[in-house]
Amino acid sequence: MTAQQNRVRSTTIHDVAARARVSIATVSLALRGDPRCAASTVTRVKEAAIALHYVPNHVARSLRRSSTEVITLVIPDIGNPVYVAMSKIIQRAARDRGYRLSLVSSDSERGEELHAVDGLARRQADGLIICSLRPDAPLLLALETASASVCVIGRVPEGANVDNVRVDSELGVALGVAHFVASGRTRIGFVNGALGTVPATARLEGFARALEDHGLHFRPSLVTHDEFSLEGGYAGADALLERHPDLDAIFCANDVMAIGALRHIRERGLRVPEDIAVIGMDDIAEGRVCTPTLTSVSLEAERRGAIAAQLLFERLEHPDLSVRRVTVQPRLVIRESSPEVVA
Amino acid sequence: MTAQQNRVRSTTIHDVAARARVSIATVSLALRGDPRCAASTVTRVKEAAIALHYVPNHVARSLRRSSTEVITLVIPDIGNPVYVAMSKIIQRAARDRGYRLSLVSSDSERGEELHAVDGLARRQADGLIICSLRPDAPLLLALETASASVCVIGRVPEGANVDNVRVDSELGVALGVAHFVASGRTRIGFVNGALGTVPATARLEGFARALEDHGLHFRPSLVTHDEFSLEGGYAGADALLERHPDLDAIFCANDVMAIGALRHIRERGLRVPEDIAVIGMDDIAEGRVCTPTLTSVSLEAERRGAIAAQLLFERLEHPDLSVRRVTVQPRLVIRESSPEVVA
DNA sequence: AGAGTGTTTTAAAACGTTTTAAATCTTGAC
DNA sequence: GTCAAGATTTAAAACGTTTTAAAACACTCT
Repeated sequence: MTAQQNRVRSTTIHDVAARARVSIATVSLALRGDPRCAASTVTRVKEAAIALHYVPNHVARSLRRSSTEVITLVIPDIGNPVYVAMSKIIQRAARDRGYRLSLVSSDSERGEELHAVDGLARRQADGLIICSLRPDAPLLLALETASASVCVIGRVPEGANVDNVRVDSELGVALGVAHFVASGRTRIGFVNGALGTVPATARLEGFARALEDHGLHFRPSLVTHDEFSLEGGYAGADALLERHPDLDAIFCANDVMAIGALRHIRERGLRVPEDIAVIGMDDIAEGRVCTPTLTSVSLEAERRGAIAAQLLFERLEHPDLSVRRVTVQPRLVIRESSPEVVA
Repeated sequence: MTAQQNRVRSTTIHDVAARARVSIATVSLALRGDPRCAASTVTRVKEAAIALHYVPNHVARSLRRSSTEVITLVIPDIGNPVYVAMSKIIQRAARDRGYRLSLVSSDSERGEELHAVDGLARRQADGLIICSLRPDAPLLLALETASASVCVIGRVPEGANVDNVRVDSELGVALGVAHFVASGRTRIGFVNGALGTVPATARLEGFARALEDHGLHFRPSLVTHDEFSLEGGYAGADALLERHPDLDAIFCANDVMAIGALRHIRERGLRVPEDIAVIGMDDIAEGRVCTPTLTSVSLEAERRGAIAAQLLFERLEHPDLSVRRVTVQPRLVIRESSPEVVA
């Protein structure tokens, strides 16, 4: 059994040209169906190309055209279904426009994010969509001065010079809290994500304000911070219930954490929603099938992804567009873990 | 607020050369730390490069070197945690060797898989690792005649001319069935994955043989086929229990399906493991935290990924290696859904 | 001063395309 | 026959690197 045959110089446009007895320019035109090419030559060239198994070298084409037809998507965590859903939408949008998607899971490693941005300067991609939990100054600077089109999913500071699609997550938290209150829950805790991330900050802000708005007293002890993960949610619920065993509702900063929290609550021997109501954020598919099914604030991940793709491709075509900012509204999806109030 | 400044010709090695008053050859050598370059020139060149924000054009480099330092990984479904885990390992292996990983989720679309293989001919990647549920003749042919290094994760026909890492999944099923039998279960059903996929075929084979080996009678009605997904597992368990309400054990073709099955069983008002024991395959992280925790046959996804990466990089360095085939052994991980036998 | 020996630098040729502007070929009309 | 006008084809430049072989330089030793 012999090996795959590598190292053989692959057939180029020159080989095709020689076989079809035309110049390489003609081959190039013919293969791309340029109308100036005579029909007879087109078929002759195509036959030659097929006979020789010719495949255009995309690297050479990229160099010449200075466009790779690749866009990069950076997400925080490929283990979180919400980002997977977002990726799929964006991948489809890219493919529909003839672009390939290069997917990077940064796992919150700063280096990965910056490296992806550098990829633009290196001309490895024509554009970048990035969803970062910590878009801090260095990253933002890199994005603003990037040498190609960029779109950020998630909040960036006012005045930041990049296209941006965000969601009003304070409002999202408020929707959840309002629902708790409407169903008679007043002892509400918050299992938040990692301290220092932009989403966690916004959600905390929203939580505190929502409590006050309903005449409830906000105290820091009502909040725990941990990773945006199953384990983080589990640990957060644990810590929260240690401090406040009398809680009757827990809001979680995302669904993955909420599922972790559900699990912890059950292990404590408490029932959801009878003893404690739970609401998550993101409205991931898993929330529709876990037990109990999860009430959640949809942050419209798919829609944000689609919009980001739209913005990016618009800028790819018109690099001189002024900076755009789109805000999406969250939406409460009621399921078993915090059911509709029975009148 | 003005737009990002695209379209400006980016600075090239020529600009750096001009500023440092050397030739472009010297710049190239200096920046890559070639020892023939005088130390003084190196610093001069580097200063110039920094001053001009020079970043080498990776496309041009790839063209000249005819190597992109990218490898492609094709997985069947990015929504399945087992492939995410596999990807992460491979991504790390790639990065450690200075390669970038381009991840493609084929979602079992034939076109995506073939397109990824074509990417090799187009010189978009230096190598390919592919994990396919249906490696049929056209795909295999494409892989065998690919113009660059390839490694397949999952079974390929005997004599296939590609590097291959596989797992003995028949044995895996046998481990599960043996464990059921040892804990006194004899009415065993099988929630299998999509008919016609290679894994489903192998697992069915393993299931039938394992039953016979324990003197149990195999009947086709003991098996359901559905997508390798949560919903598939849910529907499969439903169909199975409709047909055989007296089952006391269900083997599932993967963990995601098993979690779907758990959910269905609970909704039926049956208890796991008291009424029905459940075993899955893959040993995904979720299985450690669902309720009850999931007994599972690990198919060593991470190890297979690591080995595949190893094989691929070896072939990248030595294209003339003969074809290699590695088989990994499965391993039973016992948890609550089918507990250890109490003696 | 010239030869010999390292050490640095560089000109030029790739790499495989696309694209532009010019060259060549057809036609039909005169 | 010649010309103009289209229709087709092509030579050559460009894209931004790396690499090779040769050139240039700086020494030390006769």
